Amino acid sequence: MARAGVTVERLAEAAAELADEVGLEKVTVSELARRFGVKDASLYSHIRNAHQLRVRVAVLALAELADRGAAALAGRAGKDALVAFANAYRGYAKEHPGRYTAMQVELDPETAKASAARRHSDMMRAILRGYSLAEPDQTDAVRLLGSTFHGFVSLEQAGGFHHHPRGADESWGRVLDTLDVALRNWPTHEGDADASSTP
Amino acid sequence: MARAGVTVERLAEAAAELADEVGLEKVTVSELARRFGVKDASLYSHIRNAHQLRVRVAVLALAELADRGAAALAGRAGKDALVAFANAYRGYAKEHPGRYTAMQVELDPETAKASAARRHSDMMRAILRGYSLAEPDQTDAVRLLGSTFHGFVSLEQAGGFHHHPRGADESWGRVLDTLDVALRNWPTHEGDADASSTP
DNA sequence: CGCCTTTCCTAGGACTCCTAGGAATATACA
DNA sequence: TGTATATTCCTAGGAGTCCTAGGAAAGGCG
Repeated sequence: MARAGVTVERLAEAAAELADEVGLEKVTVSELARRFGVKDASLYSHIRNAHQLRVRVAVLALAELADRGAAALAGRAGKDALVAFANAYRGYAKEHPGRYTAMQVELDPETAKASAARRHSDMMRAILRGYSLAEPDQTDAVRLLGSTFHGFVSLEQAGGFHHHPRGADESWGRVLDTLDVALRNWPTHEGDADASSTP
Repeated sequence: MARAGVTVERLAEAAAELADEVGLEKVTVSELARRFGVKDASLYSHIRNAHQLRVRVAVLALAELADRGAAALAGRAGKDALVAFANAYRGYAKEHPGRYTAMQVELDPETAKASAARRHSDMMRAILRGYSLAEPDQTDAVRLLGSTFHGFVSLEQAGGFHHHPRGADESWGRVLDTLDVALRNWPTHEGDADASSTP
């Protein structure tokens, strides 16, 4: 009998596909072994435990999404870049819900440093070049972008927008418009720094 | 031998405390039974299954957080209301990480309708009265607020802000400033509607 | 006091995670 | 080519969780 040809890479890839199909919490060592035609105990020469399996999915997803983000960003600047990147982010989450969920697991510091997490914040900083923000505002803006993207996608995935006629796509477009305006009118120092409104 | 006095309410409360202590994924029927001094099989006269246990924690948390939000909102308007509500939200998540995580599980439509989820969006709409937005902009703005709050808290909880000197509190304050400015300068119609920047 | 409902029990099956130790297969090197 | 070594995969089994079935004790009610 030939060997099944299990490698860590193929394992992570299969786990990611499984996660997209049935949800991350159903990504189990046993089920994965079943898909490779192998006994579950055999997988423990490749992975430490079930948790590490999910971590590998997270790392895989971070890298994939970073690639998509980079492709979306290429040749764009300003609001164009912002929208393209945001759509890449949301599109990936729609296409790969399990991988996206996996991205939310907390990585230990070493794994986090070896992951593509840094590329993500670097790309957001690249977007912000179109808005000329100095530190520490740049860091704050990166966190605003990350929070808004992740928050929207997360709520959408949890079905939070289903119970209302207004479509999620329209809201998403409006949120991006608003982010663009907010970044251009970034509050300069303490409190308010703008005109209009509040009679 | 007297009975243990298990009720659905005490069960949900204990599950919520357990979730805050050890994380939602470790909230198990067996562990809960152990804490009540009862065999695990005994709990199935009170709950349908393990998943429903987590759903009950979610419903409990939604109600608690709605109460806090309402208290924070009382007597405030405009940016004051925005900041107070946002801080209530973030504070609850910090205080009750397990409950907060539970809030993210997807509820079936009936449960969702019976939950305090509606109160949450109502309160956000109340905040927006200080910014005079008509539909559908109001719905979009509610989604922006929800996304930003949840996204920030979620990333913070996942340790996403630890690897940078800039404190999360400062960024949070800045994010709220920015939201306030964004709501006051809400982009009126198609695309841009503002001055400044983009040379 | 006897009846009925609810709560809790024992028993057990199915599944997952993971370890230990051994067998089979591929690879490297003489 | 043949043999040593490393890796992959196996069987066996323990521990833990989820959940069902059916029965026994505890409390409430006529």
